[in-house]
Amino acid sequence: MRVSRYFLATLKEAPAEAELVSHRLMLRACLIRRLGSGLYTWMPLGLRVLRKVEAVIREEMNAAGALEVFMPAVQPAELWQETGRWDVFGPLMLRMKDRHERDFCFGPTHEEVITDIARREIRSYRQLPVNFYQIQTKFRDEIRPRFGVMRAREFSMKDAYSFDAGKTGLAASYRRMYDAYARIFTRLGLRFRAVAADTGAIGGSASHEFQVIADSGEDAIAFCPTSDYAANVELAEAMAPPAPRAGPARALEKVFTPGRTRCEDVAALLGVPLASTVKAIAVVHDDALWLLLLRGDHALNEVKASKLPGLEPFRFATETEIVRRLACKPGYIGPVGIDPAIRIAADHSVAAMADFVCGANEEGYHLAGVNFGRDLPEPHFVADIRNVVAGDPSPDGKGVLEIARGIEVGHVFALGTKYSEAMGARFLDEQGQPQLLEMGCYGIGVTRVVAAAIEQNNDARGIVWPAPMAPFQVALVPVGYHKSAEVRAAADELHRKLEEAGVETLFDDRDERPGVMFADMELIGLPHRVVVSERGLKEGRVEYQGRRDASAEKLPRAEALARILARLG
RNA sequence: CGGGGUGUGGCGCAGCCUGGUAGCGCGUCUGGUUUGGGACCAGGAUGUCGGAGGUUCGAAUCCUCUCACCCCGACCA
Repeated sequence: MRVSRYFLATLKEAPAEAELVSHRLMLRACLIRRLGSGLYTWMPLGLRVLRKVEAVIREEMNAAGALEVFMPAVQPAELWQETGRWDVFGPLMLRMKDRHERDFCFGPTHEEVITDIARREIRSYRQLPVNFYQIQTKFRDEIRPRFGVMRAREFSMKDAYSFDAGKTGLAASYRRMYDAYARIFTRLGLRFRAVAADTGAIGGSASHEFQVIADSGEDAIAFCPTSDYAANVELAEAMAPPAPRAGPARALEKVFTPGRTRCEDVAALLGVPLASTVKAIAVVHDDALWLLLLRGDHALNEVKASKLPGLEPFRFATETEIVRRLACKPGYIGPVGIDPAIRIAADHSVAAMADFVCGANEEGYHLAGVNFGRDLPEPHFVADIRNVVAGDPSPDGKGVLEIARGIEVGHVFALGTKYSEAMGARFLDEQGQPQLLEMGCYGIGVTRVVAAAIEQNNDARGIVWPAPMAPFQVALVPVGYHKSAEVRAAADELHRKLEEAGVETLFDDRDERPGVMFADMELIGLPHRVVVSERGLKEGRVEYQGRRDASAEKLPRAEALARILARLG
């Protein structure tokens, strides 16, 4: 492909809207252009990358025995009402009406549609197992779209749905997809980790996320370097302290802590470790106020807290509610001497503390030397309600946890019969008896994979594509193409040979200075660059340089093609 | 939705406080000089200053409303 006939509209400066490296580079390299919040056009160069990712996904899905289908993006409300998700999805779902005033949505996912297919088409166990997948545009009206295509509202997703005759079959289908995902992300050249995950709104029993490791990732993942334990921090279990609580050693004391509303400030003022302070988080369920107690150096895990008996769903109390129930402003609230009707749930780590510091329920004061059983009753609930932190023991008992950031590019769920039951999707087993289909669902954020790959593979000059994703494999850059007949002839010939050999080549035939061409080819991240110049031709050579290489290598002109092909592998 | 911020040629920005009829860099077009790391010179084109209303002799600038976008928190591939 000649650049003169392509569309390269690279930018020296990234639009101010973009903050994340991948977003900036995608805009600068003209991979995408924004239409509206969370809506992006894939430009020619970007689309080539997207198609590369899709191709790898298709190959591996097909190899795993999945069958490609293509479902409508627009779906009737009736299906969603059957599973109850018409209400569950809330404003995340883009709804619309047709000319007959019938309700539809732009599909945020396709469990309902595929389950409808399954209940109509699957009659017998002889048709099982079966796995249908598609690569489709989804729309989710995200609360806050951001980071370009990383969290867009409209995005491309590969979604697959497996149907099995029983739990054993489901486990096998799940495993097959898990393995296929590992192969897909490995082939794409990504550094990733599969982690145990919460099942969230999709529902089901088992679930793993595939996280691309990147500091800019929105997810925190906990993993144990000395074992294979890995889980989303949302799910990772914080082990209860092994040692029993010590007895009280200090007297209860009220201390003056003006303006110190954060545990860090209180600990600093009193000269005590942050881990000896306790914070109380006021939450509300059905108008009932709860206090959740956490160590000062720990953070609340809302997923875990919502599993406390009788607390789901909960929301954070407003300042007004806090003042009304505790007669004190936030920042100084605590569990001592409060209305016994207020439920108290303590994290395991708090329940094991003695002589701790907490709010006094009086503005400007905290209490020190606080002890359960003496100064306040034992908490109503003791549970794991905090996020694990680096250094916590691994739940598998084989080491200590570390925390890393990740970008979720894939998610596999063992759904079980949640949808087949809601929608009556049954098959006849060997005895001719109707049984519910066992389902699994498996997603890959195709557009997000592109952004994640850039996030992980870039340098000061631009994108550094893993070869399987690169829009072109070779950048052919002639120096002096428009004034040297020799350069022109040699470059044209090499271009022709590369294309004949099936190598995707971007041939920079523009009348630009070399610096401009080098900069553009590096920005768009092509893995291999070949330079043809008068200088080189005099020595009978052309130059080769890999995108990650520090310097160029001279290849004898006669061997150039073969040597380049060897580089491509 | 709550909190913070920004809207001025394609991109990045200045001008706004203290009203006087729009400017800089990059890009782009034309001509010339250059040609191994985002060249130089000369000339040109591109703006209803996000929109609506108001104040004023006069509004990018002041006031009101509104829209869009970005960043920080709850959602998820």
